[in-house]
Amino acid sequence: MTTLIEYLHRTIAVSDRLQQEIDRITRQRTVEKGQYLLRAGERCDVLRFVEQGLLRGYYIEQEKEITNWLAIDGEFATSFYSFITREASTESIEAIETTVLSEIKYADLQALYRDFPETERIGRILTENYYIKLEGRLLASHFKTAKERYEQLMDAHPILLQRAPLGYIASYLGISQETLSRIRAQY
Amino acid sequence: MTTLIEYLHRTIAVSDRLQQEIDRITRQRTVEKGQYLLRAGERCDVLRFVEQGLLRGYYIEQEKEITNWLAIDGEFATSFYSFITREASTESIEAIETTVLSEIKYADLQALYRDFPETERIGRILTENYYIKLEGRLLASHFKTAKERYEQLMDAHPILLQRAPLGYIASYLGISQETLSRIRAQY
DNA sequence: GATAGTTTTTGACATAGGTCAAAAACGGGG
DNA sequence: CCCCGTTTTTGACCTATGTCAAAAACTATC
Repeated sequence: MTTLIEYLHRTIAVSDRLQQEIDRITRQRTVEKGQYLLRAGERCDVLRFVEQGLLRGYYIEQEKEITNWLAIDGEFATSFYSFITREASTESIEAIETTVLSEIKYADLQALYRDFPETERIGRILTENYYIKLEGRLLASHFKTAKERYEQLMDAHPILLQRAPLGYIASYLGISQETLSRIRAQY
Repeated sequence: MTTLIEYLHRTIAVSDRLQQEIDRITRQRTVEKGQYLLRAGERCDVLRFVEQGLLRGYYIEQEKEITNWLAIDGEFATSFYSFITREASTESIEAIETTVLSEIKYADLQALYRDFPETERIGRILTENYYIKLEGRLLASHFKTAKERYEQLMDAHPILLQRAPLGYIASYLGISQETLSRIRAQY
């Protein structure tokens, strides 16, 4: 279990006043396994942070579900595209496990950026970190074999492999479920 | 030709004082075709903005050059990973054309963030935009065919196709040069 | 602990796109 | 306008991974 506020303290200096404001605009809640936090077509109006549990973001392409990301304890879980651009999301977000999360509304976050400019820094650093991760995924996708990508994930997030169904992981890695199953059989 | 300062004005409100400070820390320079701006192993200590020209970032994997990005007029061209993490870059940056660019040193940028908190916003928005672009590339890489990816690039950056050598574009799209050549032959 | 639903595995087969090698086309300096 | 180096194209062949389908292994519910 990692709370949002712990995460923030690790990223920037949080003054008492800021702390209070964050507490005020943050809402904690629990969603049951199988519940949806966002449906494709809706606009994503909250920044979500997974304190404990597991969510997945996916969208439908050619009648197939494509898992775009998996967010586990201590990670943000928002349809970034929709949240940033303010357009309708093509992604849906579903709870794979019963999940405890903290949420901040878009408008509240913008006001926070305005009233506490130091929080722009959080937004920036956070996005920078996510950018770097994504870059790694892209390079892997282009130039690593399915097996190498699986091994990379095994190193980085071994827990994920135990908690998320195989099909979602395969889709996340950009390989078919059958291929992933065969890779796994080699061990 | 798009100058950095034009770009910034489009992104945030730039006060006179800020404008002056940016002018002070920004250095414009020209690099000839074939020159290097960064070599793998060095740390990337400047934020670069291409005002006019074309740069590419690439790295070597299994004796092969992999083009990671191409930056044309009006785009930033920095080894983000190295610039953000302060580690040595695995990327090299080379000028494909004679290029005019503006540079800001890392330390100057950090001071700018500190003294003009509103510039954190630029950093954040800029990274957000780059994040979204990258996300699109990743999805395309996983679930689109080579041809579809090429067509996507043709729509988004037709100019690039005329200015960058085929091999770099192929590598950027994550396909072999031969395959790209064959795709192109179909038109 | 039998039933039904879901998830994973296995098998057979198809194909997009990779690799290697050679030929052709292009481009710029003399 | 010719030559040399580079870039692109073409051809032949190979392989990783996808697809479809069925069997097997789980999981949860009554």
